[in-house]
Amino acid sequence: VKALPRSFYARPALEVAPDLLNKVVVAGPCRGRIVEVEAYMGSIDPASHAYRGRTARNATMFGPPGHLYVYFTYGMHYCANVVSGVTSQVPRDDGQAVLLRALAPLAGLDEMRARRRAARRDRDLTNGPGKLCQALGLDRTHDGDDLVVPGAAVWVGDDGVAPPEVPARSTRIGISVARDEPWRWFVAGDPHVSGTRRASG
DNA sequence: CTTTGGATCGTCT
DNA sequence: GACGATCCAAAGG
Repeated sequence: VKALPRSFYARPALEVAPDLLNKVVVAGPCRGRIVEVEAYMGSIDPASHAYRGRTARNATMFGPPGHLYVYFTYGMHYCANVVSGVTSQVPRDDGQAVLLRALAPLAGLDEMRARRRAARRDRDLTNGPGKLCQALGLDRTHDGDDLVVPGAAVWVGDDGVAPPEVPARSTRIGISVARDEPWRWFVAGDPHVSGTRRASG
C-alpha cells in the first residue's frame, strides 16, 4: 500500500471526493477501504463548517491539503475529513474537505470490535462517519494529522484498486442547508455504505 | 425490514 | 441558550 501524494489532495473537493473511493485508510493495525464520502465546499457551501470562516475548531481545514480534520458533534461522536482544496491557484485557502462516511473493514477487525461493542455484526463496524472514527480510535487528538506519511498514526494509501468507473452519487446526509447539492459518492451495492441509501442514486 | 425519540456537550450567537 | 456533517435501542409491520 502506497501513501497518496500531497498533490492528490491539492484539488477541489468535488474532484478529490470520488477519487478517494476504494483508497485505504490505515490507523495502526486497522485498515479500511473507503466506500462512501461527501464533499464540503468551504466558502461556497452553507453546509460546510468552513462556510463562516476560520475558527479554533475548524482551523485545520484552512491549512495545507492532505491533513485530517476531526470534529466532535452531537455531544458524543467524532467525524473525520480529508482536507483538500486548491492552494496554489487560490489566494487564500477555501476550507474545502471530504467527509469520510463509511469504510469496508480490511484488517484489525478485532481492535475495531473491541472499540465498537455496540456493533453486533461486522458490517456495522464502520458504516457511518461516527462509527468509523470509533472503530479506528480517531478523536480530536488526531485533528491536523498529516495523511501523506506512511506509518503515521493515520494515513491514506492506494493498494491498486481503482475507484469505480461510475460511482453512485446522491445528495448529502444529515444536513439542513444546501440539501440539493449532489456531493455524496459511494460504491454502489457495497454492504458497508451507511444507512439505507445503498442503491445507486 | 422501517420509524422514532433520547442521549449529550463543544461551539458559536 | 440553541443546535448539530450521529448513533442506538425499542417498538411496530
